[in-house]
Amino acid sequence: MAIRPAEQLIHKAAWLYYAHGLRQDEVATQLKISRASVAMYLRKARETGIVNISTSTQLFTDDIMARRLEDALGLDAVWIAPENGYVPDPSTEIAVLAASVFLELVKKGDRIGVAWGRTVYTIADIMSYADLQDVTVVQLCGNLGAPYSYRPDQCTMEIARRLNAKGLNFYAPLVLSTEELARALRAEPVIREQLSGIGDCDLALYSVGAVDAESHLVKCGALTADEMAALRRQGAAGVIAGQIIDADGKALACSYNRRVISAELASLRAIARRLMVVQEDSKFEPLLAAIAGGLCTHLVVGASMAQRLLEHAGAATEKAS
Amino acid sequence: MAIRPAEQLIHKAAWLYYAHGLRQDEVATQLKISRASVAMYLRKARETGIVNISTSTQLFTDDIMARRLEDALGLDAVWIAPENGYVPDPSTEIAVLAASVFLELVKKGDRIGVAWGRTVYTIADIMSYADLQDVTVVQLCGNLGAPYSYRPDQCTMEIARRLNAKGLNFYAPLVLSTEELARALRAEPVIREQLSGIGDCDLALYSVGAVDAESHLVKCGALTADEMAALRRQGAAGVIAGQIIDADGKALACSYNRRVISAELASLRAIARRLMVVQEDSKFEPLLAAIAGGLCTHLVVGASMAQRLLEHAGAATEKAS
DNA sequence: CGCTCAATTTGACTTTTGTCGAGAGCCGTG
DNA sequence: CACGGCTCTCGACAAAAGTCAAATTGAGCG
Repeated sequence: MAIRPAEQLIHKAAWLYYAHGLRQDEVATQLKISRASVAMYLRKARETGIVNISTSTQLFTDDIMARRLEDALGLDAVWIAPENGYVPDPSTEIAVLAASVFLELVKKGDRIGVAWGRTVYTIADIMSYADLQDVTVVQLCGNLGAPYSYRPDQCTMEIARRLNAKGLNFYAPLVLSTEELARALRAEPVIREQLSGIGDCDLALYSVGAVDAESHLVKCGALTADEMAALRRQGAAGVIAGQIIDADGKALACSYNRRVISAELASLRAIARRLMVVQEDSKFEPLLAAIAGGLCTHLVVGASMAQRLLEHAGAATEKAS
Repeated sequence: MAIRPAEQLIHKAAWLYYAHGLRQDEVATQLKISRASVAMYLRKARETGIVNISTSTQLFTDDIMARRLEDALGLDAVWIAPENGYVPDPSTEIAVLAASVFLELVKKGDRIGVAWGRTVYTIADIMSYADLQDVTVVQLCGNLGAPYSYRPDQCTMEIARRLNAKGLNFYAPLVLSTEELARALRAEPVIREQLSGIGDCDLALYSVGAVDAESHLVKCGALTADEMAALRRQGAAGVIAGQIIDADGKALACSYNRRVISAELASLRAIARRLMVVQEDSKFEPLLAAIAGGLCTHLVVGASMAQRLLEHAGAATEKAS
């Protein structure tokens, strides 16, 4: 991993500018290049993670509602993205926040499990670059051969690329047509190793999917809308890493789940920090299910979702007392 | 630790500017304040660690000499500050580098031991601010009531302040007049707790002192120049956290050491990451002693010192073979 | 050896940011 | 309640950074 001569200059420019606080023209003089080049090198330095600029996300955890949610739901930390806000584009706010939170939670040497979905891909897409060479990003579930840009392997790879980390992908269909084949494939060394390595992760990033016709599982052809509706009647409450969970956050006993190649929920729960990000308000029930199942320790949601969760929790404790 | 209303604005401005990439005038519009105020808030955000800008120090580890030194000395990582350099002020370069390396090595939740000396204080002084609330900085050794600005408690506190961390000081003289009193004081609960907590640190920061009349121990009156010279004849090779070590990096068996209130060398060695920073070329022998005693795992030195260390190591292995 | 093509570098221009002193608001005090 | 002293805020100017098209370099190739 020796530095290439071109990168050498980027490093030097970044060092003089950011660590020593020289002006761009001073850097230019020192390095005997033009100031315009310095400006360009500095941009590259920021883009490649040689220079890291991070903003504290305290603003969003350090808030009464967030604190109450933590207590009510028994989570380690909750971040609430304001929606009324002073933010120009509220729709990306959750993703921007989630990306910052994610980077704040990553430690050197971590092994990170990443699932798949529009939310995760959006986060990957706006995440800033970092220099975390000893980090490994592993894919949590199999692929669906759909024309979407947010395939599991893409999410994993994109995040790995942004962090300058190693990406560990595996190529298997998310869901197979028979349980037998799924079992056989899971027993394959390449796949088995990947799946068994998931419990060793230090951090997980995922969202939760809804059980409806809009689900990626339907859109990508893993299930038909009718099958989805049937599962719903059987008690399906949400989708996590490609698997169907019931209202208690347990894997639903159904043929589909048995045909899936993905991280077992027990492995996910074995991961110390589980960051769940939910963008859509419509995912209230799926989120409740995921929380009930202990599938998240850290949560990023919007203000209205936070409100609903809090009301729900309040009602629950009231009923109990 | 609720955010005060004034800080609220700083956070918001920083978030919009750094996380969302808005321009200052856009931020000003959103927050309904003037752009000048935004600029001021952003400066405060940087100064208080709400926003963190860090530069990779790869440039200085990723270098043939640094790699060879790591191998030769069996260290985890070595950083070499160039002296010929493109840097405007070479004298602060080592400290700037050390501060960056230090910040790179700190993890959330760490307990950090800090010793004392001009080098450490210089590092503290130029270190940028960070937002590490769950970090604790503990003082490794007792105080000397000297009029210097780099008293142990000052070094500890300043670093704690910069990191927004908790500082854990203890107030005892570094050295007492009798061994008996030192023993009694070490047995005091306040002191004992502090000293026994040192082994639990995750990271240590210190330099090494020379055994000569220029030593702080002499300047601060802990020892006279004559006593120092005598210790030198007895085999003293360096000073670490206020204690005298011999050429093997072991605590020298002398009255002075028995009268000192400081971290035991064994406790220091129990710390996983031990960052040693040496600025002066004259500290070659003390540094060799410290390395021999396994008192550092991570090392920051200047190029000429690195050169000498490498030559020394080369000569040693040659003689061995 | 000279040509092309792509990547890099630069100077000149525009936009964005930093700064400073003036003024406004705010408190405790006499 | 008027008065200093204090901090906070703003407008205007100066300084610094970003950008872009043109120029230069350098590598690959016929």
